[in-house]
Amino acid sequence: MLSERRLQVLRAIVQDYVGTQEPVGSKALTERHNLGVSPATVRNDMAALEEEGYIAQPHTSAGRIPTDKGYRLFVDKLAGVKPMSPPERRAIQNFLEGAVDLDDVVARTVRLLAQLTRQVAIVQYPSLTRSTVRHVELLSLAPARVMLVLITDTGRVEQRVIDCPAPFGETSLADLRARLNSRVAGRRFTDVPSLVEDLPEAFEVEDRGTVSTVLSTLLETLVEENEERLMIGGTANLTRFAHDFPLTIRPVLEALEEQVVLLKLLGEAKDPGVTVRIGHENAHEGLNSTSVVSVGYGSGGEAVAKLGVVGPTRMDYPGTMGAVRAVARYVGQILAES
Amino acid sequence: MLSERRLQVLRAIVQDYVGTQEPVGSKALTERHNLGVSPATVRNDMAALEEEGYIAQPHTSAGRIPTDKGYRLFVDKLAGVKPMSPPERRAIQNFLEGAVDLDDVVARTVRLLAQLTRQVAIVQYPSLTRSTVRHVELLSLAPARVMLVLITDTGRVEQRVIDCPAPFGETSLADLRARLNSRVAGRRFTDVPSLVEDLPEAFEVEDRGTVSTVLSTLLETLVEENEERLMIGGTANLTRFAHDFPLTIRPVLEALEEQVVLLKLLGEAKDPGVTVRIGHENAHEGLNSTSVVSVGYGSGGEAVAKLGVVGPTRMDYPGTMGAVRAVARYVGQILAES
DNA sequence: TCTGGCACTCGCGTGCGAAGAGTGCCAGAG
DNA sequence: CTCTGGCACTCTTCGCACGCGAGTGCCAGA
Repeated sequence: MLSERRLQVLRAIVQDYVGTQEPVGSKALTERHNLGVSPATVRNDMAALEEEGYIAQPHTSAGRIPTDKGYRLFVDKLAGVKPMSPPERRAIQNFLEGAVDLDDVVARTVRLLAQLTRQVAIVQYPSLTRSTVRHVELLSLAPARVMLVLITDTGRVEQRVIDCPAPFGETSLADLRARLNSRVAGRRFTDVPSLVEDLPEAFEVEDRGTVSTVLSTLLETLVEENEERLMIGGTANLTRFAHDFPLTIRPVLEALEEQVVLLKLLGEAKDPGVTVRIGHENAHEGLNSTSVVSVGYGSGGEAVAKLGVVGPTRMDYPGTMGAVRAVARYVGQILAES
Repeated sequence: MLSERRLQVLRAIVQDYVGTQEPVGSKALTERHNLGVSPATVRNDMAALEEEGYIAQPHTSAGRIPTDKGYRLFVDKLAGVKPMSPPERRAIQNFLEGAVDLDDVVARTVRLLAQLTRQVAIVQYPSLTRSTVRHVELLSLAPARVMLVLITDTGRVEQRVIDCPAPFGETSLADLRARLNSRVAGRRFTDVPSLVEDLPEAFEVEDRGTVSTVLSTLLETLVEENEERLMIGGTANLTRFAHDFPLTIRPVLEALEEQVVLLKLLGEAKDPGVTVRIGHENAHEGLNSTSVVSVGYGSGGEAVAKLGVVGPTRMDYPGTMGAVRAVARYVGQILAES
């Protein structure tokens, strides 16, 4: 077990390193923090911390930098979440309030998060499966061609063009639309399959094929993994860590282009509060030198999707966590209003 | 006026520089291209080309690199558009064909373009103002709250939530929906304002306020500059030019985050064919060392939006132009089908 | 257990010299 | 007038040695 002072030393190392981006030595530590002990003592503590794997030196004769394990301890035990200041809160609210539709909300949120944290922001669209149906619209494009439009309570809109096996009249279409809506409107998407399974039976034989096709398209839309969407922004912030660069930024940009990777990344965070995954805790290789701070957000009590930021492991964890949490809270409010 | 051979020298310089990314000298030139003259002659030609501002040397004792003006001449006079090979064409078609909706088409197009050109791809969503209305849907969310959903022939869907000045009944809503659609369905968006201006008069006095609100929201949606959307991808490709990096990539990433900048960028290209803007020809400062290759695409004869790529001025122009043109063509086809 | 002192290790910046690439110019040939 | 070969010159790049400074580890003493 580490003594109280050693934990303080670790905390000081993390704070200094995050601030300066440079390995921190024993002397500098005692000068910048009032630890009340001499550099020599700190050196001993550092040796112990290194022994335990919390810090490391890039090369002999340099200062120490925290390891992933060190950051983990810092986040779990040594630091809290830094709340946003009132002016910041107001700024967040103002920034999000002008949004005209869901795309706009998401886009603004991404920009906001990227600006606040000065890192790469990721915002997932509200998940269909965790939303409820507001309306299902069917439009006839051609005699045997129908467009299905799905609208959720969170403002998300999905559409599909369907080729029908047989021509489908306007009246049948109106009938299907009405029946569909009366069954599913206001219900949770996860309940939709069981709510519509017997629907074809209500139709004439010649229309049943088409009705089934429409319904199966509707259900396909809800298949997890297909239905998830997200938006990212603030990639320019990656260039702020320009030293080691090309080698470090490349895989990150590549990972960010893979929606699947990102969705998995966000999906892994099960914690109801702010989740932090540090360095190698991220499954994806390209993100081994980054940390991901994420949290769920939702219009009501329940999370309908996640948002977060990706940054270097040497980030300001308390501040980032605070910003992420605050933004999630306000986005939830905005969604609830619309 | 430049002699034929000097133009060939310029072409050779551009080709070699694009290939190797390194300043090209007179000796290497005569070896790699059969110019039929000696290095000394080429040196004289180079001096002339430099005099005219087509090439430059980074420092006294290095080879020459093309200037923006040199690339411009190359693109205009010395190189054509390199057509895609049949296998490439098939690959493009296959890649785009699986798309389920417009977002998917755009997303796939971005990925495709980024992969083909190994550069940053930008795809604009079909412009509303240049599309026709497929359907307008109105949904009642609350007694005095309506959702407006707009669907275009290109598959684009926009939605807005409207707070009405007065409660609006289901029947009035249905009435408005029917009248709206009968007037605007199939018509061009630019004609919508004049088609609906007298619509409030058909309603009871108490509903007129709401109808006007709905209509003005509809018209707002069409305001150019608000209605444009785009998607970008392939930013990881920026890291391929890793030498000069941090300084060069930073402003580009920043510019790419500014939708406004990008829209202006694409908007400036008036040419009906493939447009190339080289280096300083781009108004935005951050893009001064990049070139933008763009082209309009559309479901019919007319362009509904643009797509293109952003890359270093030292890019393979013929190949990039070929890829951009080919992709635009196929995207147009796909849109026409759906 | 903490502290001050001291020797040691390394990374980093600097200066210098050799190597190499490429140019510009010039005189001569076609 | 144009092209060519030769030659001197310039400038960048690279390798290497050197010294400085930061930081460590260890030890003896309080």
